[in-house]
Order: sequence, then structure tokens, then C-alpha cells
Amino acid sequence: MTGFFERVYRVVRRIPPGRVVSYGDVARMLEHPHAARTVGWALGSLPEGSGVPWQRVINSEGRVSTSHQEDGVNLQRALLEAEGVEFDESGRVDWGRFGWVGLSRQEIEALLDA
DNA sequence: ACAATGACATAAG
DNA sequence: GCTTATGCCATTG
Repeated sequence: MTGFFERVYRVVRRIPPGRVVSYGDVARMLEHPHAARTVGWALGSLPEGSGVPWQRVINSEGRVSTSHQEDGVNLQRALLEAEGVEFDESGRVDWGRFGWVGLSRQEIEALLDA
């Protein structure tokens, strides 16, 4: 776990249940606005039972990505629905209702500092 | 050091 | 709304 992954995990762990954020949002919080792909990759290489709520991170359209696993999508969706997140007919999440506001700059700093 | 890779994002057709 | 093309970045082999 090198620096970036570590930071990604720390932020993701702060996502409250029933809320979701996009990969890009996480990247922006870490001040790497164009590292969304890396964020996704970090979650992808996440070992099971790591305590990181990876399911709460989806793409900018409010859809689950998990493209490398057939059932990954169903799993992620099931996990989110279990937390109260709702999906519309096209399988999208309403950012207005379930989108996580994120952390303030200071909160991020404090988080990364620790 | 170089090339390839991936759970993205955004613009364009 | 869906498909294609292009940009971006850290990690790996």
C-alpha cells in the first residue's frame, strides 16, 4: 500500500453508510483531480475484509462500474440497497439524495496527517 | 527508464 | 442514450 492507495482508503472509510461518491470526487479531495482511474484501481486491488466500504464509490453518472466482474455489479448494488441507497430504472443513483458531500479541506488534511 | 494497464471523466458524433 | 476517442495518473512487469 503505497501513499496514494493509503489516502484513497482513508477517505473512503469516511463515507457514511447510505451515501455514495464518485471516483472523481475522491480524486479531487486528494487534490489529484485527474487520478480517478487510479482511485478505481486502488479499490479494485483492495483485499477483501479490509474494512473499506468500496461499494460506496461509483462513477460520475451515478452508476456502479465494477466492469471486471460479472456479478460485481449486482453485489455492489445489493450492498448499497441494503444501506438504503435507491437505484432508478436505469440503475442510477440520485446524487441529490444519496451523494456524499465529502470532507472539507481541513478534514482531509487532518485525515492524511494522521 | 519504458510500455502497458485499469471499478474513470468528459467531449463529440 | 449509446459508442468512440482522448486525456490523466499511479502502479507493475
